[in-house]
Amino acid sequence: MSANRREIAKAETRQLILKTARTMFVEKGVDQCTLRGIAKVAGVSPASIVVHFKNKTLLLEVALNDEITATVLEAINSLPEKGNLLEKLLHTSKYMLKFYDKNRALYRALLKNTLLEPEENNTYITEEMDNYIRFITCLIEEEQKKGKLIAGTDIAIAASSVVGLYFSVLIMFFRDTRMTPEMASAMLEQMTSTLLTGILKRR
Amino acid sequence: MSANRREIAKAETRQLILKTARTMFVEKGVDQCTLRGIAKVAGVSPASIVVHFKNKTLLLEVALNDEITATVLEAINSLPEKGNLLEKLLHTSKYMLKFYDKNRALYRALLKNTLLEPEENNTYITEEMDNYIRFITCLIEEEQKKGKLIAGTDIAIAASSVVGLYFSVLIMFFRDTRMTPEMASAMLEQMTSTLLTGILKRR
DNA sequence: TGTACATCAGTGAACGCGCGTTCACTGATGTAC
DNA sequence: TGTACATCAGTGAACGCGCGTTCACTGATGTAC
Repeated sequence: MSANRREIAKAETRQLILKTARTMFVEKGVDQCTLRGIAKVAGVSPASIVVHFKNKTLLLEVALNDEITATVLEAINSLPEKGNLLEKLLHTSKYMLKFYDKNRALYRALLKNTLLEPEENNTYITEEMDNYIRFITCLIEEEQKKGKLIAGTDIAIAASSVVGLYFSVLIMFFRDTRMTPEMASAMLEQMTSTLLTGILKRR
Repeated sequence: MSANRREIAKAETRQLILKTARTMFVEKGVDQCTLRGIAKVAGVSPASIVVHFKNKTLLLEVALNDEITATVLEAINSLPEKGNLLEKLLHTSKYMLKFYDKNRALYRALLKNTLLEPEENNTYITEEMDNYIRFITCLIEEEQKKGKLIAGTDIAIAASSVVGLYFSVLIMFFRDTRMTPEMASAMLEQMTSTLLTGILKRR
């Protein structure tokens, strides 16, 4: 009803801005893009971008978030049914490292601008981290049901640790240009493996 | 010889700027400080700050680095002789968390500005991380000499993992205002403990 | 030892740029009666 | 159904601010002869 012409047009403008921003961020790099430049290419007033997204960082976050979420889903859906816990835990991380490698500067900029943003502007990252922790928790729980874990293992802590290691490797990966996604994956695998040895029961 | 009057005066100016910057960053917060404002208070030309430190981020880094390094040393020197590996590993981390808690906004800003800085402007953080990893490596090696580690343990990987967990908790700590240093320490302790169980030999 | 010159830390003012904000506005869409 | 009014997405221009850069300069310190 009331969500007609006006709101449709509004949503279209929003999508137009997002699409343009995405393209420009990818092609020119975040620093080389200005709100006014994006507005010009999108054929929109600079003030309109501010109305829709408040500022450049939020525009960046919204513009990239969709693809990242989609890629995470892709990764999760391609999880191999068989394979041990370590392989499963690493599957998504490796997938994402390869994905980020396509445009490291871009995703490093995104992380730089959002990771330590003051106050509760953290919605997207927080959500993604929480989702990831939940996913890892499920994987570990399955293993527990098979009776493979040491008694008394705190699954929440274990999951946080796995994700923590992933994040620290991700940051190393972005900080060191010479580090390939393969190197990062290999390192993460060793670290996660070390962590696991403390979770799995021995016979 | 040639390092006389001129160079002494230069060093004095540098220290004057640093001292002023430190005070102002601590009192007003990084965002509320401008290079021109700092210059004015220090009784120095804004251009002079740029000559000495290139830009605001580098000034911030240099201004805070001394105290951080000193605090890390303090932490290391107060390491208890006795105590198990876990306690030793956590000692410095807990010490630093308490230290950062004195002015969370300030150190969050420092980390935000330096952690994912593009290219090799990373000198300070890189150095500190490397030092920390070396220190942790030593602690683990001692344990190995006592024959307490599982055979074949990769000490470098273990040390990186310990530091990685610390970093991920540090980031959580800075991201979530409600998280006290005690909560962060407790969480880190559980995570590190989980990691260790995979390192220590069982009887 | 003295003079003439070179070096260089620091000055201060100006510039260009991008961000975020404001404000009066336009014109299409929606609503009340 | 039609008219008169309200709403509101988007406009475009202007503003203030801080950053980093530039440039001609000053004046003290150092150096060569």
